[in-house]
Amino acid sequence: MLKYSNQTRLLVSVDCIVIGFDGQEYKLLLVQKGSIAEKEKWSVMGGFLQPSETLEQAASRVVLELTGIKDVYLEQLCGFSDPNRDPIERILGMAHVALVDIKKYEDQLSDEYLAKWFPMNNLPSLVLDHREMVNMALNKLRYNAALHPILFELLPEKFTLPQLQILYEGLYDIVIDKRNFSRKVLSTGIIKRLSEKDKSSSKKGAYYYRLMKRNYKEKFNKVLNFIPKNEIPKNIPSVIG
Amino acid sequence: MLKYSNQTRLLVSVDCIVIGFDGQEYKLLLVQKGSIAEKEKWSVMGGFLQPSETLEQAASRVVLELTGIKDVYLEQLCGFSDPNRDPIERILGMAHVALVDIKKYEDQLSDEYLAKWFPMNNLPSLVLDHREMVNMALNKLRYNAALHPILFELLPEKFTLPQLQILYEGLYDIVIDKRNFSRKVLSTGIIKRLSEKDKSSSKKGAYYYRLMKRNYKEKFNKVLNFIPKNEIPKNIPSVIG
DNA sequence: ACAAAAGTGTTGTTTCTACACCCATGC
DNA sequence: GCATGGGTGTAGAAACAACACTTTTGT
Repeated sequence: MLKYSNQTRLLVSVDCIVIGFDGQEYKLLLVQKGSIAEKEKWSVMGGFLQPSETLEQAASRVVLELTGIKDVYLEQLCGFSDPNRDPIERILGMAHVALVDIKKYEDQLSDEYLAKWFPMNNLPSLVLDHREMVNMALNKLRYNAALHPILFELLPEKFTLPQLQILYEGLYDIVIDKRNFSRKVLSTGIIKRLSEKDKSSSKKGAYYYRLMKRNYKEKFNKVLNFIPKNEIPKNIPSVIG
Repeated sequence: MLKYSNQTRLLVSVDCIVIGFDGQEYKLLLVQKGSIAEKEKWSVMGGFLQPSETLEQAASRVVLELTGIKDVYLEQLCGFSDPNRDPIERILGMAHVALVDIKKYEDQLSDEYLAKWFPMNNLPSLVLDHREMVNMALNKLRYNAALHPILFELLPEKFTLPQLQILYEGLYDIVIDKRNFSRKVLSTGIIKRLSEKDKSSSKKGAYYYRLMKRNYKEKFNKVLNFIPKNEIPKNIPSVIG
């Protein structure tokens, strides 16, 4: 087969920043690769792009292999291309962000896989430029979540409004008025109240809601506004998606 | 030097979708590579990622080499990774979007370089998946421009409000009320009126404005709103930046 | 004098924010 | 019966969309 001559080929890795939420705080899924140079450090989940797969397929595969998690929400973040980012050999790092419902997989993970959830604001040292990837992933998540109902990807099928609000408040480290918040969220029609209540965190109990898939998809690309405007300037980071 | 063994290395190309605006319509800068298989087709400007450069450096280099254009606004778009997207050999295509002031370079281009501007809605056949790249670039531009004052990158230093409005109307194929439009734009404080007028398109003449760099940068990451809300749902494409 | 494009103000509607009380229950 | 968290409504402010006439000047 004819080839392009005199050009350098390089390794491409697919690195997945897997983000979860346990009801209280954001968590990050990390693995200990046991690389030679950085034995005690952790890294986001990654693997090399294989000859027959696309980036999307590779990202799904990496998440599946290391965690058993399937059908996860994934988006491409950015290519990390410093020629010296890996000391062994040049690797183009294609970072991806995955959002998962942490509850689904918490037990499974600790049993069968080598990955571990860390609280987002207490991360261990990360290898290479993985810390930078994580920061960028968070910034992009903050950006996207201010405009689109993307955080639902982090919640279980049934969730309560207080849970949803904690999710938003945690991401931006802000306090949101619950009356305004619930009015905004409900007015979009993307969630529906169930008759069942969650009594685990109050005596009165909070109604469970579930996503209305149809409305959710329809509204997904519209620009919503769950975050009070005055909070955004302080917190929306310098990301043009 | 130690290497990662048993892994496939591949070519990485940097493809730049260079977008301009001539005052009337959007244009795309294309080159005729004369590839063997697709002789008569055009392609967006691309080159292979070299061993010592980052993606950003490569993109700048590609634009500079093929057009002489320097200091252009560039952002990473997306990786195109279908293993068979190039018939000769697998290439990971890293697409970038560049926004340029077309006037600055129009003459220079046709004289010294092999690139040519095409009207965006009358493009020739493009090689490989370049048409898909262009579509994605436009969608992303529509998305970003609805939220950030990014289209100023396409204008010369001095521009008029009618010019700016045509820019927005053209991107979304909508009509905007000029009174509301100018009020919104001016209220951001990112542009300043000059005393000089542009008489080229009316007898009365339209005031020139220029960007206030400081305010522009400050507002760049805030979510603005130059596009009437009712127009957005029809036109904002399915892009989560 | 008239055609062609530029510039400008007001009003009603909608959307946002700020804010405080009652409800249901487990203990 | 009381402490805890959950739920709800209203009023003032701000932002938005809709809308029409006057200005300038080249011909």
